[in-house]
Amino acid sequence: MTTQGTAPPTVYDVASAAGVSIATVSRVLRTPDAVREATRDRVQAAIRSLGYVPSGNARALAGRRTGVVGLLLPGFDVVPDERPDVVTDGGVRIVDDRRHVTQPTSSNLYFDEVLRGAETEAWQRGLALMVAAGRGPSRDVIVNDVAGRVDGLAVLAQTVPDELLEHVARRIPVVVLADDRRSRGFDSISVDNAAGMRTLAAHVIGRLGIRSIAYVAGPVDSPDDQERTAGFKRALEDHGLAPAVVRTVHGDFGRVRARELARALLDERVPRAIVCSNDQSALGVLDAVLARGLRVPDDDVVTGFDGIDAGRYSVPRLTTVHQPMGDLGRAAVRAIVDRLDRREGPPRALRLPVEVLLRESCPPSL
Amino acid sequence: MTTQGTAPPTVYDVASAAGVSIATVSRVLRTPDAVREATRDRVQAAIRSLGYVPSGNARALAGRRTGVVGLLLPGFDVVPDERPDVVTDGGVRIVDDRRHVTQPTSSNLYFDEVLRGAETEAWQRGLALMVAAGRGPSRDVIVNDVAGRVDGLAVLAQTVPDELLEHVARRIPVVVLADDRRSRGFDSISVDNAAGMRTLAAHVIGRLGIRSIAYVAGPVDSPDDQERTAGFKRALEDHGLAPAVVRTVHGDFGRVRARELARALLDERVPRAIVCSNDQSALGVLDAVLARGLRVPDDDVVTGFDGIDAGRYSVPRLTTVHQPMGDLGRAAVRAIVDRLDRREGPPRALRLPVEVLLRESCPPSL
DNA sequence: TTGAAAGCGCTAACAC
DNA sequence: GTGTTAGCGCTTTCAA
Repeated sequence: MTTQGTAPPTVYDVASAAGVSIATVSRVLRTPDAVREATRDRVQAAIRSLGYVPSGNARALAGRRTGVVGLLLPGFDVVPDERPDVVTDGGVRIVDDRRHVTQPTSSNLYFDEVLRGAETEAWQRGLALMVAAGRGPSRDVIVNDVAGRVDGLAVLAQTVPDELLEHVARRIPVVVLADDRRSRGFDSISVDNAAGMRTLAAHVIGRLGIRSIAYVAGPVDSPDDQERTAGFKRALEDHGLAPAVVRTVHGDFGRVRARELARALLDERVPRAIVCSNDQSALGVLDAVLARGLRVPDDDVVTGFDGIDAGRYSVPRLTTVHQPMGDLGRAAVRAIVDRLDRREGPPRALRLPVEVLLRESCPPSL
Repeated sequence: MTTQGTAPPTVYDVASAAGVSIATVSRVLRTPDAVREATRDRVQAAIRSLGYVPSGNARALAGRRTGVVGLLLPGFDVVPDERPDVVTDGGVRIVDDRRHVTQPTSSNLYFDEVLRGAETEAWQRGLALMVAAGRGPSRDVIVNDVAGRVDGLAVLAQTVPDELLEHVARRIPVVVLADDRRSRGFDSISVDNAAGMRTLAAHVIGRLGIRSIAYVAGPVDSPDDQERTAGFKRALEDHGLAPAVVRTVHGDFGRVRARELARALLDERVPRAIVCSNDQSALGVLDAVLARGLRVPDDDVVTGFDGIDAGRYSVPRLTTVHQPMGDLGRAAVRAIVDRLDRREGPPRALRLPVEVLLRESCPPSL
C-alpha cells in the first residue's frame, strides 16, 4: 500500500480509539490475560483498524533489551562472474555456457550456512537477527551501528580488529566464531580442526598405510591452518613418522596457487598422498594431478578440509573433513543468550565436532 | 570481554566525563564540524575510555528512522541430512560418503543469494539489514516484530499473507519479491519469467527445429509457473504450433515427482525435447531419461529454469534460464529507499532481465 | 559554539 | 482490571 500521508499510529492513537489508557494497550500486547476480554477485543479492533504496529525501538528502549542479535560476517566477495559468448535475442541474453569454467564461490556459501544456522536458532528463541558484512573503511561505523541495536554480537574471526571488538564488548556480549579468542577475553566457538585433520591423516597413514606424503598448508597466519597442521603433525607422531619425512608447502588456501604448488611438487617426485589444509587447495591439487595423467586415488590420494559443496561435485569427489557451519551459527546465538543471563564469569570456548567424509579421492580402503 | 557489572554508558556518562552537555556529545557523533576541536577531542576521549556505544534504539526513536531494512524469507528448510555408514574414531566421526546421493538444497541457496544482494546494497546505502524467516504459526509475531524495527520491508512472494502485509504496509513501505503484486497495492520486483521461457523455447523450436515436445509444468498456483507457461505458449504460437501438440504434465517443482512424471511420459512416447518449468524438475527428468538409456542431448534435449547450482554440476550440464537472485535483493533495497523518499504514488513493478544459459543438455546447435 | 528542555513511543511500577 | 506517571537514551529546536 502506498497511501500514507500521516504518521504511523502509536499506542496513544490506539488507546483513544479504544477508549482506554496506553497502559491497557501495552497490556493487550504483552500480557493479554491481564485484560478483561471485552476491553481486549476493543483494543484489538482498534489496532486492526488503525493499522498499528508497535515500535520496536521504543519497546527496546523502554524494556532495556532489543530482542535482536547481530551477526558480523567478513565482506561478501562481490565477484561478478564473467560470461563468455553472449548473444541477445528479444531482450533476453543467450549465453553459450558450455565451456564456462565453474567458479569457486565457496567461501560465500560458508557464511551463508552460518547465517542460516544463526537465523534458525534466533528464531526459535524469539529473537531477530541483524546481519552485516564488515568491509571497507567504514567498518567501525557499521560495527557501532550494529552493536548499538542488538543485545549481543557474533563475529566471524578476522572480521573486526580486536580493539574495536573490545570496545563493543563493554556494552554487549560478543562471541567470536571460528577462532578461540579466550585469551583476548572473548567467548568463542570453533571447530575441532586439529582432531579432524589428525583423524583424516591417521586414515591415510594408518589405515591405508601410506608413507609418502606431501602436505599443502595454508597461509601461516591463519589460525585454522595452524590447528590443522598441528593435527597433521600429531598424526605423524602417532605413527612414528618424523615430520621431516613429509614435504610441506605453503599456499594461500586458493585453488590457483595450489595448482602451481602441486605442479612443482609433482616435478620433483610423486608422493602417494597429498593432504591439503583446505578444500580449495585440494581441488587445485586435483586439477594438477589429473592434468599430469595420474589417476586418483589409484596413483595418488588427495584430501581436503572444509566440506565445501564443490568437493561433492568434483571428479573424483573429494575426501574431506566437514565443518558444521550451520551449527556454528546456531551455537553462536546460544552462546550470546547464555552470556546474557550470566554476564560475569570467565570466557568460554566451545569446540564443535567435525566429520571425516571419505569419498573417492581418498576412499575407505584401496 | 566479560567484565561488566554496570549498565552501559550513555550520553550522560560521556557528557559528564567530558564536562559538556549531552547535546554536545550528540553533536560530536552526528555533526562533528559543529563542535570546537578541543571540545570534540575531550568528548572522543571520554567515549573511548568509557567504551561508549550509542543506543541505536534511542537514536531511532528520537530520529524517527531506524536506518534498517528488513528482509523476510520463507522458512529455511531445516532438512538435517542423513548420513550413511558411520564409524567413530577418537571423537571424530568418519563417514563413508562415496554413495551419498547429493541432496538438492537449492531453494535455500536461492534465498542466500537474495540475502547477499540485499545486504550489499543496504550496506552501500548505509543501512543495516534485518533478516527473518517467516515460518510457523508465530509468523504474525515475527512480521510485526520486524516491521516495528525497520524503515521498510522486502518480502519474498508467498511468505506472508496479503492481509498481514497490508497491515504492515500502513506503517512502512513494503516491496514484494518475485511476484508482481501491484494489484494488491504493493511495489514489487520480479523476474522476466515469460520472456525467459519464450526465448528458450524459441531456441528449441526455432533454432533446433524440434517439434516433438513435452512440457513439465509446476504447481498450478505458482505465479512463477504461470508466467513461464505463458511464455512457453507464446513461443509455440510464434512458430505456428498449437499448444495442443505439446504434451503437458503438472509436477510440484520437485525432482522426485518430475522423475515419476518423466517415466510415465517416456512410457507413452519419447518426445525430442522436454522443457521444464524449473531446474529441479529438469534434473528429475534428466534422471529418468538417462535411466532409460537415452542420450542427452542426442536422443532428447532437456531444459530447466532458475539457474541453480546443481544444474552446473549435473551430467550433462543443464541448459536453463538464469534468474538474477542477487539483483533481486539489491533492487529490493533500492525500491524501499525510493519509496521512502516518495511515499505517495501508484505501486511500481520492476522486471529484472533473465539469461538463457545454453549448456550440454540442450546446446546451441545439434 | 554550547546548553536546556521537550519530546520520540513504549514499559513497568505504583496507585486506584 | 485499569489509569497515571516516570523514565529508557537519544536528537533537535531554541536560547544564550
